[in-house]
Amino acid sequence: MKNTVYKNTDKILLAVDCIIFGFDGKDLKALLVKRAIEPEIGKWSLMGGFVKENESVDAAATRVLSLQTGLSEIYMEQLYCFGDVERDTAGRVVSIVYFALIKIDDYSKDLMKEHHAKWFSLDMLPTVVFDHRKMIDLSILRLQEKVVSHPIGFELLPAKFTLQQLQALYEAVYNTTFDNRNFTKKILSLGLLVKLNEKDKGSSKKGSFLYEFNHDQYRQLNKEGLRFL
Amino acid sequence: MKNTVYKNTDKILLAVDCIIFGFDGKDLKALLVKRAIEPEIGKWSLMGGFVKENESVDAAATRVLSLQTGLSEIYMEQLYCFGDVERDTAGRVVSIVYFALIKIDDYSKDLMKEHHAKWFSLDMLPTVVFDHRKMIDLSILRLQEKVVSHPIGFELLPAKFTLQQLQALYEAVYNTTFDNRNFTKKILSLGLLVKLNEKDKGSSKKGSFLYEFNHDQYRQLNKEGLRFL
DNA sequence: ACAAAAGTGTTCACTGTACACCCATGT
DNA sequence: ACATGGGTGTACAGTGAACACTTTTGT
Repeated sequence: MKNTVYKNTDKILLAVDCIIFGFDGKDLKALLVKRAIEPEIGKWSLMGGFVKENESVDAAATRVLSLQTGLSEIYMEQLYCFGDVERDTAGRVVSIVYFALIKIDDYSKDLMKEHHAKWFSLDMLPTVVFDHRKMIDLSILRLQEKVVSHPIGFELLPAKFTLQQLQALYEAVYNTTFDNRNFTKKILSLGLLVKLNEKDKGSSKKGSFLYEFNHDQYRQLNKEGLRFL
Repeated sequence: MKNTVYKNTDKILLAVDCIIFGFDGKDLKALLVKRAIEPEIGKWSLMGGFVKENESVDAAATRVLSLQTGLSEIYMEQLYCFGDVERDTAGRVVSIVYFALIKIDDYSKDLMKEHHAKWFSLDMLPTVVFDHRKMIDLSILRLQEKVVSHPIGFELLPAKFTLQQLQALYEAVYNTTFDNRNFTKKILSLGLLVKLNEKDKGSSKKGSFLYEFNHDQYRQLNKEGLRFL
């Protein structure tokens, strides 16, 4: 263990909490778990864990996410540090909140049972422990800002998707509706989508064309930002 | 001291570092101090301090800021948590970075000497300790994003200011130039400015009118966001 | 009278938005 | 044949961007 020269300073418990968003084709959802430790055991909660002495905060978030979801390579971003003295009723714990986006089908039913996890629509969230509600509210705001300026919405969709699915996602994020002609025009003009020679026949007799991303353009727009809306 | 039920978990030193921006009428500047403790004592650094067990992280940032500047009621915002294991060469310290905006004339020369502080133009920053350079770079980005969507630029100007000063500030933030007719038109259309019956004769024979904010409109736009640029 | 900065309008291109009908297919 | 969702084009208004001359006043 590395020694420190800083004396007479307080050490504090540091946690990470992760909010995971998914999209089921209709609603935006957040993945919550039943808290496994006291206090407030059994109540709905974001998934979290403590940061270890020899572990970066980012690594702690990655660890918690992969432990709970079984997934690596998750899109993840630091959201905010919640540092009120009384935020955790059982002790002084400062929490760094991360938000993550996953394709909802990637999350296995087995893990769901194992961790007592459940997807909740954002407008039907249960009561959650501590200040987790504030964390969720902030992350929804951040998701909206982010979607305007970066094509991260795609992190939530399967590799092949229809324009209808994409539009439904944007409508769910903004909780509004868009004119489908304008939406199509706008999104295609970004040069981000590649039209495939395949149709998804799941939702209509005619079937609708599937698209995938132009990954180069995706990275480009993610780096330099875009303006949708 | 509140007891904790969390056992076998590592406690970590938590610091806050503050980056303070100011504007001298021409350049955007950051306030740096000579680090007062080992290691790296005497090197340029953001001003910082440790979070105490019974103090919220926000309160720690406020404490550091008022201690160093003598000012209360500073515009301040949490920026990011830097949590790499090796970021501080002398021990494991996780740092929460805040950025603050002050009117450069509010910062007294006396405190400047007392803390060995100095304003640096953003394009002439000295080498700073640890990962403080990353903190500064990130905060500049955040400042730019913020200025587009909120009228925070005004935090940096004196109570009465000319359109020329305001434009110079925006030009400094974006490191570009604007057409003065378009700038004036846009900024006046926001209903944010109140034209005074006073002129500032400091910079020309003709003198230019002073403005102040419409504080109600200011609060309104700060809450709901705006789009400049 | 002249130098130096302040102040002010118009035109044009583009982008966002509103709006409705035909197409393809399975039953 | 018909019902269902998929796919497409045009017209208008509002906004952003380019552009130059007149005004004021101290010296």
